[in-house]
Amino acid sequence: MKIPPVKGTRDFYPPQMAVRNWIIDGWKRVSRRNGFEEYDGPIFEYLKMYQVKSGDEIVEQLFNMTDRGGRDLAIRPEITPTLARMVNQQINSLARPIKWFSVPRLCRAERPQKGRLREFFQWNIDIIGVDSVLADAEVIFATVDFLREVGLGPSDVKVKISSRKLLGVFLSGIGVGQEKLDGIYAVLDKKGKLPADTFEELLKEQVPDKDAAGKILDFMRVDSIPEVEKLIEADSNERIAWNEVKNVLAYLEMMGVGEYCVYDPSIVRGLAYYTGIVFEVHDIVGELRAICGGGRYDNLLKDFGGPMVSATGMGMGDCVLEILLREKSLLGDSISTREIEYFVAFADNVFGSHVYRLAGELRRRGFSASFSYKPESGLSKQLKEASAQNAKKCVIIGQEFLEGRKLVIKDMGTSEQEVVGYDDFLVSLERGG
RNA sequence: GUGAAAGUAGCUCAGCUGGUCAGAGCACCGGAUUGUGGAUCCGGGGGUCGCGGGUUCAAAUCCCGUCUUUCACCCCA
Repeated sequence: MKIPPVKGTRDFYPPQMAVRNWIIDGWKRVSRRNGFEEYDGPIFEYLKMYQVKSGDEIVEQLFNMTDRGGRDLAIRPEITPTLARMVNQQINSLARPIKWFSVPRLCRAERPQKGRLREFFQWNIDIIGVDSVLADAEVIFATVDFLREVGLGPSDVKVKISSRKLLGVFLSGIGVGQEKLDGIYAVLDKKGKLPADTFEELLKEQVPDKDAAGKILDFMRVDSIPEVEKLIEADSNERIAWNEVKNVLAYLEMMGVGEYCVYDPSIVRGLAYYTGIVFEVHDIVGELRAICGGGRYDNLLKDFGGPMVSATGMGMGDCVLEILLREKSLLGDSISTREIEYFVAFADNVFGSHVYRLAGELRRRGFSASFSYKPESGLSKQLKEASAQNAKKCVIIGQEFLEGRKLVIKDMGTSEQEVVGYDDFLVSLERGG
């Protein structure tokens, strides 16, 4: 019986695994150099954990199960609730700021489509316990730090920054009731994703008042900083929220990634829990869904039964990122799946025992080494195997060994070879080369 | 969850108005090559044509169902 892979999952054969590791290694390296510590949690949690923040529709997109004790569990679709739970549990003993990162494997029972599978990896970074927008800037910087490192420049991707707080006080200011905010956020979030007239109709459903709807459209349209400046009154709540946006942009400019970043009022983010700065990274062409998104969520720890501690963070999935990297030819096919430093070959199989002995010596010293499993192979075949295994050098044991205990070291890149004494070779290894 | 398109060898695909239609290239394995790899040439293995049912004398080919993939919608943590 042939059993196919499950819908929306991926098999990682060595070449794909190399790509996955390349991406994840980059995420981890950048996290660490930005001062984040790694954490992880269980891959399943109580189902309830994911019902706190969101409604039952979310639960439909969860893989859930009941264990033999009758507990309702779910495979994690995101790691932020786990983070909140873990931080809450030790909130009094954790040194602030808490800067944590994780690369969890997540599952969502959605219908797969471009850039979206049912099992994926997501880089998460969060800073907890810092009210200042410096933390938001740090999160965005680390995000850009990674994108820059993998070769995505300001002409490839844009960080679009906005503020849920600014939008909130603006909407309140024009008379929108608090209870309508979430509905409006959901519509505004679609601004860039829908044709202009469709969007305006949706907006009218939420905001029947033509005057107010017009003001909202104006607000969403103005993305030039001097223009926004003119619209915002001094000493208002709007001014406070707007200054946060300006400060984030200023910090990012100082940190040297200003080129990547713009204010974009159309960034809203779908979910209700954002409370301040929000941002998304998009490809310039705009063909793909968001590469990543994040923002400030000051109420989350409290919502999960903890104290009121501010937090800001970012999540980046591997699927869209990989598509973009491929489109930009930044992945290459050259990510190697195997690193062999020395392939040990014999010119005549009477030297076989020396081959195995030397390979063992090499490995004991921490070098990667391999050899042919076919004692009847000629040297030609063995060199072919060495090439296939991507070996950097070949050590050939032949007549020279019999005559003067010497080895032939062949560089597989340049084809140059030299004859060295067996013991000298081992000594040179100790020196690291 | 809704809609559309597609599924033939490990991969990319040809064949598809039913009747040598089970094929090509690449990949893989072996040989040419008993002390020198990547190239070239030659040879080989590998597919119940996604699966199930139907129509027919005859189905990879037509019809239905199903699964999977892709794309769009819903949703986006």
